[in-house]
Order: sequence, then C-alpha cells, then structure tokens
Amino acid sequence: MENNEKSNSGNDSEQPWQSYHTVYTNAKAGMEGVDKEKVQRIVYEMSKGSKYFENEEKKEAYMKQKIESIRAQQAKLTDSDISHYQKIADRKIVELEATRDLSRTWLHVDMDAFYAAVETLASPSLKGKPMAVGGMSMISTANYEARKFGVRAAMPGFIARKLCPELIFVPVDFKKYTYYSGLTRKVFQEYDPNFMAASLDEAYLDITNFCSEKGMTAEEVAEELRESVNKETGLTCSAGVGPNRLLAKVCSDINKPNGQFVLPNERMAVMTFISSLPIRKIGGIGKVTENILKDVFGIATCEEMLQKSSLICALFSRSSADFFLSVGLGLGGTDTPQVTKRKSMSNERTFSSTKDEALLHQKLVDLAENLSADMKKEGLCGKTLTLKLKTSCFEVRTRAVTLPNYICSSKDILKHATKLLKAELPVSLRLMGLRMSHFSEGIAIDPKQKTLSNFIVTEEGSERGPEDQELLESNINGDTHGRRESIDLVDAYQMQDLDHIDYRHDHNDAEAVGSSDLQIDDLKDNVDNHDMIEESSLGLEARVIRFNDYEPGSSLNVREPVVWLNDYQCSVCGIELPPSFVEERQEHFDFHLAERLQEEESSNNASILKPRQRVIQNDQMNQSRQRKKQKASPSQGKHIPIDMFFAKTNQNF
DNA sequence: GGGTCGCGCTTCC
DNA sequence: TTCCAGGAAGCGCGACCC
Repeated sequence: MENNEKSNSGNDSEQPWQSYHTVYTNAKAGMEGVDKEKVQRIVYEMSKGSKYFENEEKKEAYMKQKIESIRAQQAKLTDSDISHYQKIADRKIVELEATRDLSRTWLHVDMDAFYAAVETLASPSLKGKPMAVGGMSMISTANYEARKFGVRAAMPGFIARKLCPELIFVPVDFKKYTYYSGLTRKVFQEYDPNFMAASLDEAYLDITNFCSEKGMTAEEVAEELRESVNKETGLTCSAGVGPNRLLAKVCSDINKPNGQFVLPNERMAVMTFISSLPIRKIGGIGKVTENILKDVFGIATCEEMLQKSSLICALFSRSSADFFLSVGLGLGGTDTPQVTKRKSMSNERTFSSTKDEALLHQKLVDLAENLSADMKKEGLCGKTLTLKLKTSCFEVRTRAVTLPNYICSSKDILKHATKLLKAELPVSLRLMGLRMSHFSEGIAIDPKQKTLSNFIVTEEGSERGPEDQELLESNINGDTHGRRESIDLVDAYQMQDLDHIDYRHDHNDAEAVGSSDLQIDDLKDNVDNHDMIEESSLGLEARVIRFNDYEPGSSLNVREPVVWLNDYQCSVCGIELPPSFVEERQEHFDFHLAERLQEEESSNNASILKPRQRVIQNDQMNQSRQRKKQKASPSQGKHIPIDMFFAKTNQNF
C-alpha cells in the first residue's frame, strides 16, 4: 500500500481532491496505468460532505498537528544536542550492523489477488471481467481487470462501482479461501516445515536448508515453488527472496503478479537495493509515519534514514529509532520465531447508526454471544474485556475493564460489556466490538471436559441446561456477579477468590471424593487450585443455599441493611455506584446478602472460607479508576495529544 | 521508581 | 438503490499501585 500523494500540493480551491489524502491512488500491483487524478477526483466527490469525510479531515488535522509538534521539538535542538545524538546514532548503527546475518535465505510468497482468483477458479465465467470480492460497503480485493479502473482492496463498493460501472461483485466466502490456503500451505511445508503463515495468502519460508540440501539456487527454488503452487491450486503467486523477511516481503511485490525477484545475500546488493527504496514499501511504515518522516525530516527513501540518523535518535522513541535505523541498513528478521500464542480475540459489527439503547444492547448481546462461542471453540478464558465503539461521526473509542477473574461465558461478557457501554450513553453508534485479552495460561475450558461444577450437579442429582452450564463455567472462574437464580451460593463463594489464592500447594486431598476424582483432577490441572478443591469437597451439597430461598424481610436482610449513602456510596463496604447503575446496585446488594449468608453458614458449621476483602478492594479500585478515566476520556472532547505517540521518552539512550 | 493497566493510535491483510 | 470492514497485533503514554 503505497501512499504517493503529495503533501501540500496544488491549489486546493481549484482542485480540492488533490489534497484529499486517500490511499486509493497508491501504486499497487496492477494499477500502473491508472488515471490517478481521475480516481482521486471521483473518490473525493463521492466522499465530500459525508461524516466519514469530516472524520478523515479531523484525522488529517490531527496528523498535521503532530507533524508541527515534532517540528517544534526539532527546532529546539541545539548544535550540541545534534552532535550528541549523532554519536548515539553512530554507535547504534555499528551495533545494528554487527547483527547483520547474511547466512539465511528467506522467501516471501504472496498469492496474486487471492480471493478474486479463487472466485474466478470457482466461476470461470468471471475470467477477464472486472470483479471485486466484497459488497457495496467494502471490498476485500479486486482482480487485475478491476484494478485498471482504480478499484482496489479496502475501497467502499459504491465508489468502486462509480469507478467501474460494469464491476461484478462477488460475496466473500472464507471457507473457499481457507481451503485453497490449505493447499498452498501443503506446498510451502515441503520447502520449509516451519514456514510462517502471515495470512491466508502470504507466507515466509526459510529456504536456506532446502537450497543447500537440493543444491539449488534461491531463484530456482522460487520458480519451482511457484510452479508447485500453481499445479496444486490453479492459482498464481509471486515470490520475493532476500536475506531477511523484511526484504523478502519487499521483493515479492516487485514483479507482481506471477513473478519473482531475488535479492542476493550480499551487503552491497542490499545497500544498493535499499538506497532508492521508498520508505512506504517497508512493512510497518504506513500513511502517518510516512508523512511524518517526509514532512518533518525530508526522508523519502530508506537510505535517508541513515542520513538523518541523529534527528531520528533525538526525536523518536528508542524502539522507533531502532526500527528506522535498521530499515536504513536493510536489516530484518532472520530467525524463525516461536509460534506466538493468540493474545486477543475480538468480534465487531458495523450497523446503521443508532442511538436506540435497546437496539444497542441487543447488538451487544449478539457480540457477547459470538465472542463467547469463539472463545469456547479455542478453550480460552480472558481477563480484560475491551468495548470498541465507533460513533456516527466515525470517532473510535475503546473502553476496557480488567477483571479479577477469567471469564468466557456470554453472560459474563455481556454483563461487563453492558457496564462499559452504559458509561458511554447516550451515544449514537455505527459500530460496536468486543475484544477479550489477557488469556489464562492454564485455565482453558474444554467444552467437553467434566468440571467440578459437573461434579456438584451430579452430586445433586439434577440436570442443567446449556445456559446453566455457562453459569457453571463462570463459577469455575470465580465470577459470581449477575446471577440471581439457580446458582449454588456456597459454590459461587468459594470460587470467587480463585485469582487471589496461592495455587502452589501440592497435595492430593481431592482424590478423597472417590468416583469423581477424575473431574477434580481435571480441574486441578486446569486451575491448579487445591484450596478450592478442599473446600469444595467439604460436603458441599449440605451447604447449598439458593437465592431463591431468600425471602425479603428475613433476618439476613434486617441485620445490616445496604444503604446508599448520599445515594451513591454503599454503607457496608464504601463502594460507589451511581443511582443509574440499577442492575449493578442490585448485584451489589446480592453480594452483601450472600456475604451474610456465608457468615451465618460459617458460624453454623465452622467451615473456613476465604477472606474476600481483596475482591471488594479490586471492585472499588476498578470503579474509581473507571470514573477517573472517564473524566479525561475523548468522549468529552479530550484526546491524548497525537504528538505524544511518537514523543521520545526520558529513558531513551 | 518499577510494574501494570487503560486506551488511543498505527499498521497489516 | 446501495454510501467507508473486521480481526489481530504492537507501541507509547499517563495514571495508578506497591
């Protein structure tokens, strides 16, 4: 995705589209002969005046502000500052140069217009006709015939149709692409068993061993691999070969489609290659970074990164500076990194703008269910839930909460998501998303696995429906809020503090439960929590009390009633909840009620239960944090200044 | 002062 | 006619906790 528009170009009043910074005129493979001016004008005309356009202008202004801020910082640098940073930069360059590894040969393979090509394979009548995969709102990719009109990936369909009225739209079908992706991966595996799949249609292969074992040159291997892929799938691909992944990726784009480019593993060749390479060709340098580097420092090619090394070290954070300098040296990853674990999972949907709270809540329900189902498929439980919102004006907000416990059920997700959303209301939205992160290491829930909860149910001799199963799963993760019925209170209690229990004991009392020791052991493996198991095996069924059993007006209620001081603060624990948080207040009330039930229980049977103060503190902490954060939230017009993003920290160098 | 968290921003496909 | 995606990851900062 190259961004080749010029900043501050032309007379805006005569040709306003020229200053509309769109990516749709970028030089992408297959778009060489495109009338860029025409494309830019049409995109501008169709976007002008829309909310999207207004937001783009805001972002543009934001970027300019950021550029000005960095300029101002640059202006403050004295000669001695610059010579100081030059020394640092020179040292850094020497260090980076010492890491150069020319012993490996990397190949980057990129399928040509993958989705479109797969669709053409499925419907040969599409061959030779301009076609795009996607819909009116957005297209995922376009074939080369469509690209000639300026149609490209990430362009809204209605603009694409304007550019190319005869454009054929084909809906996205990930099943198909996954199948063909699987075929290509079979081929890749023959060349590098540890190849790295970058996406469905891209992969990195370390072909060093293959080359030496087969006595083939990298060029021959690339040719053979492309042929094999074509034979296996009927699709074409392009390949790039270089001494590292960064360069291989750049190379694969040079002779697209159905071509290849090999960069020799020699320092001179690399430096020559890099010398005129536009910075935007580098993965990780997007529109914003490119503009900053160009406008502030006049850096357009990778080589110029080295020429301006002192300024880079002076004005960017350490990791950014390291990255920019290594780009200037043509360095990139040469090792085969460990397979990284998934760090987050999300689900988001765009819809017609609405501020109807019932409708928004329903959307949230759907998202929570989808996310929960996806998480369960992979056996994941997460701690941090992030709500993403896009307002009708295209302003994006995220709000997150980190819970004391791991959750995966849709009910738990929805409960916390609802709290996050409530704090933003009223608001008119066009998109909502939920993301879960901070996954547990060993507390994965296997949907087929028997759990302690199953055990309890078995002991009770009652069956539970799937909905209850969800509740039970959240039990295991210790989250009890939001459940009014059908919950074993003591069970819930004992699970609640799971997170704060020292898990490192090592004994096997749990086996005493006899025929159910399998489930207990399974759980033990999952949560490594013997304290809980011990308690849970102290004759749970004898201590089961349900909320349903609670009658208003009982002694439990009267002894120390929960009162909201100043209509805000809980009289028992001090937690603060605004009056509008009706459900939360009810839950909180239930919480204290349960606490008292437990007290009574403990005094009756002298069983030892876990102290729960920590949970309350966490609750309070989260609440207070939430309030503090919200005060400075962008929803009230306060953003983190964009120039902070690249600002250098004090600890640098 | 170091570690963690929340969140905005950027990038990629 | 239709009117700008969705999923994932990483970085950097301020705020806050210990």
